[in-house]
Amino acid sequence: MLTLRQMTYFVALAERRSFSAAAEAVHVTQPALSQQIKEMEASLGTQLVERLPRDIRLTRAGQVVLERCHEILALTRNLEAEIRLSKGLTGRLTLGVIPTIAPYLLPRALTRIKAAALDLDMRVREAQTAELIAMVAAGQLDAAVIALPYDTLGLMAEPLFTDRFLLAGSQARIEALTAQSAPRPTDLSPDTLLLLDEGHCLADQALDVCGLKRTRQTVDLGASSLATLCGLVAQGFGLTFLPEIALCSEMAASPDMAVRRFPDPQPERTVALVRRHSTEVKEWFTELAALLKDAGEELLCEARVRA
Amino acid sequence: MLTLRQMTYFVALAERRSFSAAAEAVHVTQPALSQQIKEMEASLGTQLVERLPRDIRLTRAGQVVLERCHEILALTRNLEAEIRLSKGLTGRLTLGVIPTIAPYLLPRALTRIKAAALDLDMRVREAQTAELIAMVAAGQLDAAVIALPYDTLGLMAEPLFTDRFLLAGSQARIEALTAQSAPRPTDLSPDTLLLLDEGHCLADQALDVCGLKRTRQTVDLGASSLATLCGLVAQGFGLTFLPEIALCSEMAASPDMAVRRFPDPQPERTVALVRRHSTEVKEWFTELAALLKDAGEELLCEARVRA
DNA sequence: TCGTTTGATTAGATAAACTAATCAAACGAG
DNA sequence: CTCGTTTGATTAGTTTATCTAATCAAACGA
Repeated sequence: MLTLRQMTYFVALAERRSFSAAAEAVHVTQPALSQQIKEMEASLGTQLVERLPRDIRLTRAGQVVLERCHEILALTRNLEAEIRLSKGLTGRLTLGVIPTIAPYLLPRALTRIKAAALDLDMRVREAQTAELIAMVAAGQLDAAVIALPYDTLGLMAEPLFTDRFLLAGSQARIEALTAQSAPRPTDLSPDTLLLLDEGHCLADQALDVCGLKRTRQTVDLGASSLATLCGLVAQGFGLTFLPEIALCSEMAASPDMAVRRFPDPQPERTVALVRRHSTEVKEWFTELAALLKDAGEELLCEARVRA
Repeated sequence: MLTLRQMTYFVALAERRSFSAAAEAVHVTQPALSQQIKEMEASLGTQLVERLPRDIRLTRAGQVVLERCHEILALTRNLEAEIRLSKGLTGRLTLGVIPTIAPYLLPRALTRIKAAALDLDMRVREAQTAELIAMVAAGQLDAAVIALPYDTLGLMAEPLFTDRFLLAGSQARIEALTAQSAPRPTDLSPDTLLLLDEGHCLADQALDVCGLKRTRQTVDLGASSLATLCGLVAQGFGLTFLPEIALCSEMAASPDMAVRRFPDPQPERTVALVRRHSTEVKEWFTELAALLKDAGEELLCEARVRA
C-alpha cells in the first residue's frame, strides 16, 4: 500500500524539482527520499518521474498521482488539525501572518495567547497572502492573519479590526505637501510613491485607494520590509503609506519620519483571521480571533495618540 | 503524522467493534492493532474509542475521524487502482461477482482472461450486489459483475449480455403446469415459488417480473445458493426461476430437474460490469468487459440448445 | 466460583526507514 | 579537453517502527 510518507516526499519532489532539495525540505537525506519515490513507483508499477540531467519531469501518471496526493494529504492534515483543536485552544496551532502585520501584531498577540492558553504549542509562519491562503486550504496552517479586501477562495474570514493607512515621509516632504491643505490619496504622484514589492497586499491595496496602477519602481527595494521602506522614506526618498498598526514601531525605529492622517474617508484595510470552512463551531478560532483583536486594537489606540 | 495504516486499523475496529476481530481482519495480532489505535489517539490528542466491556463505542471525535478515514482510504485505493491499471489489463485486478453469476461465468471467463492477459494477477470476491457496489466505490474492488436493473449509485455500468429467466421444477410439476399452455410469470403462485434469501438480486428481480412481493418462505433455504435451490426444486419442493446462464451447470448437477422457457416477452436481467466513474478511457475495463461478454454469450448459446 | 473472553502490557524479533559514505554521470569554467 | 562541482543512485550499517508471542487483569456467564 502507498503511504502518506511517500506522498509527502513525492509532493516535495514535484515542488522542488530536485531530489536533494526535496529531501532537505522534508528533513531527510537524499537517499531516503530517493528510496521512497522508488518504492512508490514500484508499488504503482509505473514510473512517476523522469530523471533528467539537473532536472526532473513528471510523467503523465506522475501528474495524476501528484494531484491526488495533494488532495489526500490535505484531507489528512485537515482531519488532524480539526480533531487536535476540537476542544478549544490547546495542542499545536500553526498560524500564518502576512509580513506587513506580523512584526507589529505578533509580539503583543503572542503574549496574550501565552497567557490565555498555557498548554498551546503555537507556531507562526510568515508569508504573503496568496501563499497563506493556499496553506490554510491545504491544512498546513490552521489559520492565517491577512488583510482584506482579498479573494479568500472560500475560506471563512473573521474581521478583526480596521487598519487605516497614514501618509509617511521625511519631515520636509510632509510639511511641503500638507502646508496648504490635507493631502488626499488620489493627489499623490506615482513617482514619489514608494511601495513594497509585488505580491504584498499592502502595496496593491494602497495603489487601489489612489486609483493607480503599479509603475516601474523608482527604487529597487530588495529586502522589501515595511521597516526598510520607512527607513528610506525617512531619508527623503519619497512618500509611502504606513498602516496604523505599524506606526508606533516604525516611528520608534525611524524618528526622522513624519506622518499625516488622511482626511475622511481614510483609506484602510481590514485585518482578518481566516480558516477552512466547516459546519462545526470552532471554539479555538473564536478564542484566537478575540485575542488577536485585542492586541490589534491596543496597537491602534496607541497609534491614534500619535497621529 | 497520522498514517494510512492507522486509519485502516481504525476503520476495521469501527466495523468489527472488537479489537481482536479487527486485528484478525487486517491480518495482524491484537496487540499490534491496539498499539496503532493508541498511537493514533495520542497523535490526535483525543480519545477515539471508548473501551466498554465486550464492546467498543466511538467517541464524537471518533465518528468524525472514521468518516474522514473512509474518505482518505477510498481516495488512496482509487488512486492505486487507477494508476496500476492505467496501461491496460496488467498488474493486479480485483473483481467482484454476485453469487448467482460467479460459479457459472467465472470458470469460462477466467480461462479467457488468463489467456488474454498472462501477467494479470486476478483476484475474485463473491458478494451480494449492494456490498459489491460499496466496495467498488471504496476502491476495494476495481470492478464488479452485477445484474441490472439495480441502482448503481453513480458507478459506470457496461451491459454485457441479457440473461433470461427460465421456469424450473421437477418433471411432474413442470409437465402438469405446461400441459395446456405455456406458463406466464404472473400466473405462478407465490406459495409454490422457491427463491433465494433476501439480498440476492435474482430473487428480487424474479419477484418483480411476477408482480409479486416477497412472502414468508415456505422452505428455509439456509445456505441459499442457486445449486441448493435447484436440488430442492428437482425433488419437487416447488418451482423457481433459473437464469439461462446457470442452466448447463445446474442441469448437469440436477438431472431430474425440468425447465421451460417462458413465452415472449421473456423475463430477464441484464448482466453488467461496473466501475467507478472517471473521465479517462479505461482500456482494462473495456478489455475485461469484452472477455466477460464472450464467456457469457458462450454459456447462453449452450443453454439455448437445451431449452 | 471457575473457565472463557477481551484488551492491555511486556519483551524480544522482524521489517521499514534512515544516515553516512561512496560512486557514476553530466555539466560548466578554465 | 580536463578538472571540480552538482546530482541522483547505490551500498552498508544503524535506528526506529511495527509486529508476534507470552502473559496479565478485568469482566462476564455457566
